Amino acid sequence: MEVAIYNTMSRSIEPFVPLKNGKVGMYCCGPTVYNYAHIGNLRTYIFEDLLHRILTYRGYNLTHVMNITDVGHLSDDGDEGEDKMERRSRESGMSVYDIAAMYTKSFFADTGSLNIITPDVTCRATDHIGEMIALIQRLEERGHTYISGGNVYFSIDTFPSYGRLARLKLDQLSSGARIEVDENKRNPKDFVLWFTKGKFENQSMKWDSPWGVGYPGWHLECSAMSMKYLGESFDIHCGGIDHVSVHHTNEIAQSEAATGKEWVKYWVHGEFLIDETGKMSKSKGDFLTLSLLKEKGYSPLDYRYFCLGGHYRSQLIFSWQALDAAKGGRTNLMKHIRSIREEADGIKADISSEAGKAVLAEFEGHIAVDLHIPQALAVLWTLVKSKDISAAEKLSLIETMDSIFALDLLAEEETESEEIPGEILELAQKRSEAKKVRDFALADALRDEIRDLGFTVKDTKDGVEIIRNM
RNA sequence: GGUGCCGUACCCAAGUGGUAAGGGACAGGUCUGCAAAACCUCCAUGCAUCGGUUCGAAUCCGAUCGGCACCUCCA
Repeated sequence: MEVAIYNTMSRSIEPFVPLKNGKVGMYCCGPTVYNYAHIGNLRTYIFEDLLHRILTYRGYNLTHVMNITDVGHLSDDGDEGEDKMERRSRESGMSVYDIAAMYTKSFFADTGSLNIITPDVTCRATDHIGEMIALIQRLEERGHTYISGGNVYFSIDTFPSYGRLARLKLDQLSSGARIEVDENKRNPKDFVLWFTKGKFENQSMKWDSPWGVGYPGWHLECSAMSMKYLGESFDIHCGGIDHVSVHHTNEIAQSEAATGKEWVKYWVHGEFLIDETGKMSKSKGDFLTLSLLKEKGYSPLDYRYFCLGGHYRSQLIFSWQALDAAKGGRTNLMKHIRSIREEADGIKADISSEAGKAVLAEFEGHIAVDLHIPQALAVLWTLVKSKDISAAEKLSLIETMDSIFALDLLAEEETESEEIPGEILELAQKRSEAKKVRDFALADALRDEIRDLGFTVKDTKDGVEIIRNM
């Protein structure tokens, strides 16, 4: 089963054929490290991780590159906003470098706890200013730039296929759009490659350049760094769906104008996580972080499981009820697998039965075609419940599937055995004694008392279990 | 103003021409002093609405209603 993937450029599912036999270069737009990632951001990295794992599963030699944006990402209003990093610095009193270090660290803490594989190369924009300047010079030599009002602009009129990815109809864009006309631009869709002028003072990050001291435009870093690490043409470029019409459109323009050849073969975009009010946005103020989910008693893997239940090209509706369902589902799944492991005594067997091979083939078919993870997850459930496959063989299949799902399906018990106060243990002990002499009225009264103290006592087949109420 | 996506049970969600995956919740049963757990069963003649095409439609076409997103920063 060959891999197939939906390509935003063609708006269709295409067979995946790498540029170089057996090798794949993949670039994914990374975080702007001016704040914590919200769980909507993280959904995109989960989808990219699934793609990473599928390509590796199929035997490709993958080079996965992701940028860290720590300069040049403006906050609003086209090219007139303030740099997000600088604004955060001004608000917090920390240096931009400290801000970047802090949120970069928290980003990788989040992705790590979600079992997202760290890309082979992670690169910071501020470490590649030289490459960006070189790219602007190439564009300049080929006549794609102009200087106006102190800034260097890319002229989209010099790049005839501008907007092909987003299927923009350029002649219809300007009317009625919410774009304030920038007097410096020849075309309203032109964008800045290098700033030497801004509306604000005190920009702390700035570099010397042939056009004066300044800083790069945001789109530039992805072109410069992807080409540095993956070459002037590579296979896959990922990102959130919101990047199609501006960021990726501009990346294509500046990259292909500079090299004169096709830059990226497959464009793959992930849809948004939304809630009942619409998309999650940091600019709304409050936003959901993975830390908040943990505080509320969810495992990061509950969230991963939740994301696995929806297709990456569909909006996914978040609610606490939906997350509860995912948590319950994952908990039950782990229970099933635990009993399978006990039945098999932890020993795996080769996948040799007809039923086992059929399950594997079904699973591989689903993951290979445009990341049909929800169906693959359903196959896992039927496997877990199957009566036709031995427990030992199930373990092998589960291990194989988990190389994609990455839900720690075969991990030992999550050791969150928390300290139960002695007082509670005493009451539970009294209850057990009362039960022994069949004084159920007293036993129930004690159970109520324990409940009122915030704990639940259950009689399981392995004895009494006490858990703290959530 | 322009453009795209979507509307499937109480909730999340898969399914793009062959008769509605999966999970959670709910309900019933077995078991247990009860509760819990476990296991079993049940759970949309129906896919926003109305028309059309077809032997056959959640899937294709048209209209209507509703939601989301993009054309500004955005995963």
